Amino acid sequence: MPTTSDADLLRAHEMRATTPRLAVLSALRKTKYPMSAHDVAKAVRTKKVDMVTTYRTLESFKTAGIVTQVELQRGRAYYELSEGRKDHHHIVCINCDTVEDFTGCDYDALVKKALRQTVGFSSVTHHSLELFGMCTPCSKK
Amino acid sequence: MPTTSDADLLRAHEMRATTPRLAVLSALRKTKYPMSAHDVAKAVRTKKVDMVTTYRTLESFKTAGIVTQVELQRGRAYYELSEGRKDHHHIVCINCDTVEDFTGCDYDALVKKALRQTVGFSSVTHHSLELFGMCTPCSKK
DNA sequence: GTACTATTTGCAACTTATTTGCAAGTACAA
DNA sequence: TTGTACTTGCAAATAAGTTGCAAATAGTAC
Repeated sequence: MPTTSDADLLRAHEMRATTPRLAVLSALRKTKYPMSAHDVAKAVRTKKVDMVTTYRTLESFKTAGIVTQVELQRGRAYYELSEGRKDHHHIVCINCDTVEDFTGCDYDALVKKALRQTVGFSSVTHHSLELFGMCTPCSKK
Repeated sequence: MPTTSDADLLRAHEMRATTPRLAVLSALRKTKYPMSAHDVAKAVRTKKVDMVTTYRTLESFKTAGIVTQVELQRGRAYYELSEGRKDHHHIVCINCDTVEDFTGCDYDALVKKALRQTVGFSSVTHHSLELFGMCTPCSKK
């Protein structure tokens, strides 16, 4: 049974399956943790993909919902594949930048609670949740 | 009964009470929603505070815990006073940038849950949680 | 009040992150 | 195979944040 290819994934979002886009997808698949635009560009450099194309590709993937933007408070945007990562969050070491994942933010209850408190909002499309702290090795120093 | 002044607040964090710092504090107090460094700089421009000083001040306030950095996925950092804002979060309109607040992320339970799932972390110092969606006026368009 | 000193500020210049305009290249429907 | 709308690459621009250093100043000691 054939798995849906990345090309099909792109076409499902009405995007052409181009070399740069497939390269960016592949890079994101290979990496376990969120990547900055710079990280992605480095990974696709061998395929001669321009930095600007990387930015544009990540932006369009974000709009399409293929990637999720992650905020790590480092002054630049990070991205990871959305696929199979609903309720997927990060805990970040403020000392050495180590990242680990966790789940269980109780999204539905949270949204319900938030919408009950606000007066001007009626729907939530996505969310962002990160914890910051010290990893065990760093806290021993 | 005298309220603790901003100057005392600064000294409590071992920082000198300088004009630029007091101006930044005052600007943050006057504004209900998170401000970018640029917003703050604009607000303190009349006091002749340099942009660089604004950046440095916000950074030192953040380190001291006086302000909290907020991520609104707009490509720059936002700040708000930490004071009396524990468990304080935002819901942001992706169309018009309206921001409203909400509380109730159940922080302690969340941290406990996250630390149970991770292998390399032992403590959490702060967190970041934002919801993104459409405000009612925008969703009617 | 005056002097002292470590801290803080302002300015200029720099680095890093991201965006824009446009001509040339390419995926894919016909 | 061709046509065309969508994409890409390059150069250049803009935006966000940082650094070095000399001048200014808050807080302490007299």
